[in-house]
Amino acid sequence: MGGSVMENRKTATMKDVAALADVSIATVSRFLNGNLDRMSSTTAAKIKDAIEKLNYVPNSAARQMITKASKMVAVVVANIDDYFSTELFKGVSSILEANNYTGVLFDTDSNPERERQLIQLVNDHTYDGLILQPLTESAATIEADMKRDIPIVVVDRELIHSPWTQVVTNNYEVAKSTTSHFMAAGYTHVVVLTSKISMASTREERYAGIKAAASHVDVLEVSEESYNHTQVHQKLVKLITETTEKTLVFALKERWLLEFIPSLIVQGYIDHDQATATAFSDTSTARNIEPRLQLISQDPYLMGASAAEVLVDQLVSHRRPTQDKIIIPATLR
Amino acid sequence: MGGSVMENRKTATMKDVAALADVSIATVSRFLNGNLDRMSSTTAAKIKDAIEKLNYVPNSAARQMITKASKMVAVVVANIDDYFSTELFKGVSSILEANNYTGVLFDTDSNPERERQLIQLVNDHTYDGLILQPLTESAATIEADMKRDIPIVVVDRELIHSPWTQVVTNNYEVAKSTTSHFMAAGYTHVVVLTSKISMASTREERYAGIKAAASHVDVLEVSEESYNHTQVHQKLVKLITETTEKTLVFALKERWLLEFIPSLIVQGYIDHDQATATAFSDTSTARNIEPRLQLISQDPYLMGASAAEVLVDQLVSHRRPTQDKIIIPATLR
DNA sequence: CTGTTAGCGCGTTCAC
DNA sequence: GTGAACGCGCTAACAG
Repeated sequence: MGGSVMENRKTATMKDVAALADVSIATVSRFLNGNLDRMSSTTAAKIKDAIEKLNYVPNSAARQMITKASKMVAVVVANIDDYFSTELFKGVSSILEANNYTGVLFDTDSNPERERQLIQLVNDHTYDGLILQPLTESAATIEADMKRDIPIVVVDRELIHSPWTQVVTNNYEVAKSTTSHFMAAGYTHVVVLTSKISMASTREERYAGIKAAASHVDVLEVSEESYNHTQVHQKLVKLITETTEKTLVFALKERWLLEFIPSLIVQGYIDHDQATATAFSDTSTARNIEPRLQLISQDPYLMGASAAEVLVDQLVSHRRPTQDKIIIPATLR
Repeated sequence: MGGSVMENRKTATMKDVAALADVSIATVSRFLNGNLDRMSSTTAAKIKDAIEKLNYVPNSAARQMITKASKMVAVVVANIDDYFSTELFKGVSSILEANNYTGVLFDTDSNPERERQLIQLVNDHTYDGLILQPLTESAATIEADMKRDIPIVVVDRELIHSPWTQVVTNNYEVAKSTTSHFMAAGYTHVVVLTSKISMASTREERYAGIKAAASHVDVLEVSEESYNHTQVHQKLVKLITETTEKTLVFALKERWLLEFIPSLIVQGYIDHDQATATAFSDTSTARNIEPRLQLISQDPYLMGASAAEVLVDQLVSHRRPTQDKIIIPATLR
């Protein structure tokens, strides 16, 4: 029983199928491509039989060479450990599936060098399109590596001079309005908790939004890879307690909220009176931990789905990229 | 400026490069494959020039058709939203990269039907190998769809009658020893917090391990997709308080710990005296939230790396799959 | 050191 | 309804 699969030494080709079914290779091809109407049902049955008997599986490389299409779309994200990236991919996939494409996920791991490699890889293989959550800020770098001319949609982070459609969050506006909201509640001192701001356009925008609304802003930058938890914790405590103003700790990314805020809550520093916290947050984890927190929710799934819709449209219509910017708003709730 | 990439109407082929460089197509092929030693540096330079001028990019489909290899390995995981799956992928990638392969990530989204589709997709395309975190329990189902004969390594969940190498955690043992550990501390009542146990072999093993050590076990099954947070919360409270025994809440998956334990801590139900909690936990998030928790840490990265090593070994040696079972132990700490 | 040639497996005109 | 034959872009002998 087990292992019957392995019986065929060489993988069968269309020729083998044709021979066994006693038809021509062209007929087999027609069968495979669903042109059943131009075929007697007898031959169709014979072919079907032969395919099963031989365990025949079409060679996609050969097909791609002819059709110049793979029905696969590369999705290159910044970090698959981020819920944002994975949820984005799920959104992408849902639309892609519905249109008979398959999403293939690649992870740049927040490494610009790796991003280059992956873009080259995508360039070198027959992917029909690319959805990219970029690390780079400049479209030029990407254009230099993507010599092949396939449709591209950029998500989440904005690119300078992008010739492609972009799908982004209203980072600046929502950061600003959120800050205003807390200002109105008396939180005049804002501590921004973030990875290196200059590393991503989203962070820059969020920071700019906060600064536009707040009067007193401190920044605490935490290294993505390595940080001293205790040290960051102490700095936060200091920033909260050394002023008489009411303090809002504003995490630019959910991860930092999850890492540092719970202990501050347990220890009573975040009491929702003298100090409170908010964050850009993609999952419901933070809310479950402390339901009283008001957080900014993005919609990565919708962003992915939107990006995929744009891409699919270009794929089927062969239209040139529109340089639209699609904004999926985030909301405080 | 922008768009210089788009200037070439049809993508150039090797023939074009050969013509422009005034050499034969074979020489270009040699150049591309790094056989520079068998070539005058003059011609090499000419070819290099031509390639750049023409923006030539080799057609991987054509190459795959000849070499029957893509240097790509498909990694099919159960759920990219789980840190376990993504970290596994990172471990896989690290080894793959080092051996000049690229990992390509696919997400079954915990959907068996989708798993089938993806396995067929992998089967239909030229992936050199497959690393699978399976949903299915039986190897036969997979064998039926994977007609092509490429090396496969199974990770995390065990398969019945697997003809492939498996890389797994010592779920039973560590669940048992952990339970014993807490029993010794007086926690004689164990509440198991889990998704449907029968859905995954890992969960079954963990549950069996707990039962083997505990005297009084209650099970609280939570639906992956939809659950009433308040209701689960209340059930937990009831289970903890309705007995005089000391209670250990044992989450079979980090997510459930994150979802329900923090509020129990805040409300004082989990006081590390009358009641405490533990979990299989892959990230450090839970530890940061409550450092006093003792949790079971798996090592998904190492599991991925191990799986990839086995796969690469089979890839380069063309050895048949060994039916080994590789165990990466988890530890309580 | 370099060119010629024969396929790889399949889709697609054409004919019949 | 069905088949023969060409070509997709490339690699791998084999010549020279």
